[in-house]
Amino acid sequence: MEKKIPRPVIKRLGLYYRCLNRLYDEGIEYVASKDIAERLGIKSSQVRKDLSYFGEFGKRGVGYNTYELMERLEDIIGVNKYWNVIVIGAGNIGSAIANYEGLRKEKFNVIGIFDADRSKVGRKIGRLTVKHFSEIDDFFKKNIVEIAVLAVPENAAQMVVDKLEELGIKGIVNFAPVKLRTNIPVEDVDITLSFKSLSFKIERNIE
Amino acid sequence: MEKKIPRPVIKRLGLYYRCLNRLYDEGIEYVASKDIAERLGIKSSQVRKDLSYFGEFGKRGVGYNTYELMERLEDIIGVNKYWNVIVIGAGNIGSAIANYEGLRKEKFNVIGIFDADRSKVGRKIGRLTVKHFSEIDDFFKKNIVEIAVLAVPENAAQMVVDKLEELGIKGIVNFAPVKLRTNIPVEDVDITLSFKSLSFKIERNIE
DNA sequence: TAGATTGTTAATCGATTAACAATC
DNA sequence: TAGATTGTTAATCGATTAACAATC
Repeated sequence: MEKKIPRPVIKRLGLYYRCLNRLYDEGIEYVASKDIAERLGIKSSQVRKDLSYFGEFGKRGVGYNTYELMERLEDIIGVNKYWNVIVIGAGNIGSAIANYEGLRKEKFNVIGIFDADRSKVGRKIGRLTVKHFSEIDDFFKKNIVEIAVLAVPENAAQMVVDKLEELGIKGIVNFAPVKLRTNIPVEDVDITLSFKSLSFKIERNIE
Repeated sequence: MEKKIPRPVIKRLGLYYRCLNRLYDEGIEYVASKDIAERLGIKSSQVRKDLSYFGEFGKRGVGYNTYELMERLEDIIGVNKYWNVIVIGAGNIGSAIANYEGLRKEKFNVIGIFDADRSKVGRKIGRLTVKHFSEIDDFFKKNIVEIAVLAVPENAAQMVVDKLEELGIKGIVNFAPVKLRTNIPVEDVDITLSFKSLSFKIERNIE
């Protein structure tokens, strides 16, 4: 195993990738760490340090070849492949995610959406039809599913995770406000927490 | 100005608050930092340290009074008040946020939703009707608006922010994948970034 | 070559954790 | 009192940044 990548670096890789995409679209052939940093509001030495965890991609005196670095980042992050995603929970958040073009653009394909509420089953969400959660075993037999989005009520979350783990899911994006007990990678997204952080900042006059 | 509160502490305050709510619902009168920490998957000394930035809320040998600490956290975070929120952008994400009960429960009231696309104007989103963005000046005259949710396309984001700042907004929750140039507090939420972090973890077998 | 920018080291800064005296 | 748990200090750990030799 190579040396450990710090968490914040992982978070920034996606930012770099997006930035490189932009630069490429703008027709910029070579870019310096200073320019990337400026666009992202960070330090150039941080950009260079972060990239150095994965190799030497730049030319001294010149900078980074936009296209090349973009491709390297694709390999590193794993966005050079398509990911099959299912959404569990066809409420507000689940539906929005299933419909979200931004995800598709980044090669995360939502191929199924499930709910435990029979009254939601059969409903159309974009090109998808809501299936009952009990159909999930069957779905896994017929499809390759790598990532699951958890958009179910808090009290159902752990049970769903146990099931997904058993079915061999590779990772979970969790919108339920609970700490999940599982061994597979989880990314927690908590929207109300963002609002609370914001209200805290407003009250304290931060930034 | 009192001593600076580290960012990670701010993030955790919301977690503590939610945890205290649960404990209170469960009828637990006193709770030790150890118990809170366990539920959140962190260290008890971190809980105590974090709280110590704001005062001394516990009794040695006993722990924290659940209800009392909950109330203190309410004051600190600022969730003891109601916040008026508007949503800019009535696409997938904007609509989901406007409809989201989780926010209302936490006293963030969405009181308006706007879009620049005339074909969306008039559409019903929950109890709200989509207004055209040009009506926003008028809206600010008639309502107290504290927080704006930015759910517009990337290229429109900065222009909207400039307008909101001019109108005196106090904070922004930003779903657009851009670094906003502004002096008011911003919380960035980037859903595709969470997916990218996850795919990175999956590829690298992390966690 | 002269100028620019990398990759990396070392210094700094900041956050977490262990440990423990204070005290309920 | 004996046991438990706080609040806080000091040690550790980890991340950011400045600085600079290497080199395009």
